Amino acid sequence: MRVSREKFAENRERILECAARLFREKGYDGVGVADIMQAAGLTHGGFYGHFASKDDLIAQASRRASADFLPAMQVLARRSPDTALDTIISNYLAAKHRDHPEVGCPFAALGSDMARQGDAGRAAATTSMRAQLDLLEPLMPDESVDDRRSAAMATFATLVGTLVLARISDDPALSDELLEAGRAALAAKKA
Amino acid sequence: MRVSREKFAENRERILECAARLFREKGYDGVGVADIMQAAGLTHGGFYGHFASKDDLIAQASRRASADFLPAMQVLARRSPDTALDTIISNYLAAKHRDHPEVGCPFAALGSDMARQGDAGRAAATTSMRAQLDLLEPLMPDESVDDRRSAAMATFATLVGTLVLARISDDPALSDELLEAGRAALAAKKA
DNA sequence: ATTATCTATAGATCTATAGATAATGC
DNA sequence: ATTATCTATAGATCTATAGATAATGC
Repeated sequence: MRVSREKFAENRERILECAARLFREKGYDGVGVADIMQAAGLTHGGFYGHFASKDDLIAQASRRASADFLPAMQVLARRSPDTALDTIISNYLAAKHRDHPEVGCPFAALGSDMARQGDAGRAAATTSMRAQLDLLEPLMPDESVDDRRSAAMATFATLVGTLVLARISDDPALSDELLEAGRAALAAKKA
Repeated sequence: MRVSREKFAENRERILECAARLFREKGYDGVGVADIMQAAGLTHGGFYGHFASKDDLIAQASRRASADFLPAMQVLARRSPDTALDTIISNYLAAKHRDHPEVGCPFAALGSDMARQGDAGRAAATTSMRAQLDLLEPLMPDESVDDRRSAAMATFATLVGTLVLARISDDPALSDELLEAGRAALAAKKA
């Protein structure tokens, strides 16, 4: 059965949202096209009317995951300009974020997989990374723009690396320790 | 044809080494049992005489990858006790390491994949992570053991996160900038 | 006689496509 | 008439196993 043009656009959005969520939860190779379409309430044959291939979806879902995650960071940054950086750090390095990769930072959830993607996927990820760094840069305490940019990169790397390690640990105590160590290191740098 | 008991042990070692290398290069799902056996010069049917399953191999290859990578770090740490930490940082955050994940740090190459592994894989990865942190802890400049442990965790997280981001970037200039920012942040912390 | 490896294949899964179906929109 | 979705399937790939083969080691 055919649906209206409006419904078609809605379906496409739902496929993207399900993909962005499932990829972060199970990895690019851990989810099939059929799984994503089923999550979106469609049959898998219809997928190719919306996307050229799974790789095409991966690139677009990367953008979508960042488009969902970045605004959450931005809201935190704007709510309280003075303590914006601290708020972002404590929310990023929180047990809640660690335990819900499916709605969290795509770089922590898929970082090492992104590095192995093809051209389209890498390009989409790089654009998202730049957007994330642009968000952090003005929050850095350093005086020169160059120093702030460098500090934003190191800060983001520490956030991503800490969350990845905290998710690997099967010992909850070590995992909590890692989050705490990340928060302490990033707070100390400011002072 | 059958081989001697000695040759059997040699073959097992070679399978592990090929797996540890290929997994870091292409990810756990990017390499099949047949690919690994072919790289080891064997047919894929013989695999199950050496390992119970691919998951079993993944756990053991994780250990092997760390067992190959850790000594390299240890050599650097011992060669020059005074500048051990700086040497490790500059070698870890080097273009050479970024461009050769197949022989590099398993956490940077497979971090987000490890977080999605089953019990055996997570346990093996956690043990390796503890070994890595134990190596870094005594090199930290802090006075108390607790502070050094916390600093070692944050340092390792920054190393891993920086290398992951540097490998994602399809812009070589941004990738180099990320490595430089990581080195600068970790050097500054010591001072 | 034992056993490490090889050949061949079962069974499952996954991407992608072809053709049918049925609702939209001119 | 057009087109979004569905049904069905081709073709490829992957894990795991069964049985054959051939060299080891008692």
